[in-house]
Amino acid sequence: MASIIDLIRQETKLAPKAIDILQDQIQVKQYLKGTLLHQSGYFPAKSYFVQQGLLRSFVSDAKGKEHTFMFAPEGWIISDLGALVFKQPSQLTIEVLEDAKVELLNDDFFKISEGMLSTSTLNISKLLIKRNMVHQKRIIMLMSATATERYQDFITTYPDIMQRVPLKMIATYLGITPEALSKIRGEMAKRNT
Amino acid sequence: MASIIDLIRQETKLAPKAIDILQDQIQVKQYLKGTLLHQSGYFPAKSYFVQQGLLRSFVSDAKGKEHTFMFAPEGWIISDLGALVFKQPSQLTIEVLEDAKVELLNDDFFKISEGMLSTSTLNISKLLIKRNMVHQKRIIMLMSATATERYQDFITTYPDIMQRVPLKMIATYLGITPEALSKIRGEMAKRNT
DNA sequence: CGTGGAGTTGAATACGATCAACACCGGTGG
DNA sequence: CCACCGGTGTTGATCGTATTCAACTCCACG
Repeated sequence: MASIIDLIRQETKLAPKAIDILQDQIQVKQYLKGTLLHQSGYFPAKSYFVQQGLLRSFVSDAKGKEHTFMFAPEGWIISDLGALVFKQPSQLTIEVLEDAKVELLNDDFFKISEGMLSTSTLNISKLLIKRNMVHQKRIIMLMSATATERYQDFITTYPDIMQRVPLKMIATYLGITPEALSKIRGEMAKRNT
Repeated sequence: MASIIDLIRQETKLAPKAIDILQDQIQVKQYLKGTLLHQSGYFPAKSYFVQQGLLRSFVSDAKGKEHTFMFAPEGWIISDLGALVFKQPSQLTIEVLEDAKVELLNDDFFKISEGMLSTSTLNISKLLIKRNMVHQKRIIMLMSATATERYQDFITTYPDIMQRVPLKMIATYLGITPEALSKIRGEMAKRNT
């Protein structure tokens, strides 16, 4: 999964020529840890497909606390897609957590790929629907599960990310404070002694 | 917005003939309040476009508590789309809250409409992206806002639904208990005296 | 009339937030 | 090489918010 082109190739049966056209839309850039690719409040210009490294998107609330919306390791697309497509200022800020190589996808990329994929039974919608499923699960978890349960689910669902991001960021993804997560971990360690 | 066809017509420039083909895929049915159109754990067969009435989708947790995932008044589509498209048992149960007239859309409907809409710059993806935006906001609210703030947001965002569903269901949408919502309302009433 | 669901209210409890202190590195510079 | 530092994570005490459980009112509906 070195490029989003691979993702599209894998899900569809595009002619090589069509693929070339998409290929031309893609711009690859490298960023250092700590870089903000996009800031909340501005109109987003791109989506980002992660070739290497790790990114996250987050919001800052009125009290200055950050809440992680998603993590994006290799092979993931990260953006405020709604804001991009509907020309709105985005809520999300996108930050590089590990030095990264990303493909920049502009609005046109999606329009073009949608047109092309018409002959295929699979297309960009499937990616959107998958993301929908993730959101659905997350909403349900936030409403119905305790912090401990959400943490346990995170561990099993994203074991790789566990290894790569500081716990305090995972806490902001789970919707709790770093201190609360620490105590949950303490409790869990006790139980398994 | 009497039919999903209107929605498609509004967002696209399909030929009348193409529209007829879609039209044929649609089946209209009426259901009484209390009917379960789909039950959690089963493979969903349809999505539902609401012509009249009001539906909701929800999950039941281990303790038997219900958590409302979404409300769907006139003009909305409700389903566990991910489960439908990816042939998985769904998490959601879909319930009729007000006697309803709905259009049944099967999996093929989406495939066909995707193919057709290729010539248009707008298509089913936009609907998905809009839904994505709603989810994004909801996740952020659940993580960062207090129950009171979420309730106030609900009132302003969905004033119509406020009038139509019992408070206890709104509570399960907000991720709190009916008692907690009642107390929040009590507090708010006091403040505005 | 009753009966049951919806909504409110209160008391006790549980869970996570907040605030503060401290241990534990992994640099960086003297 | 070591002292110092900032960031990360842990732990404890206290506070606040929502849950739980229970009682009670108010209607709509039989």
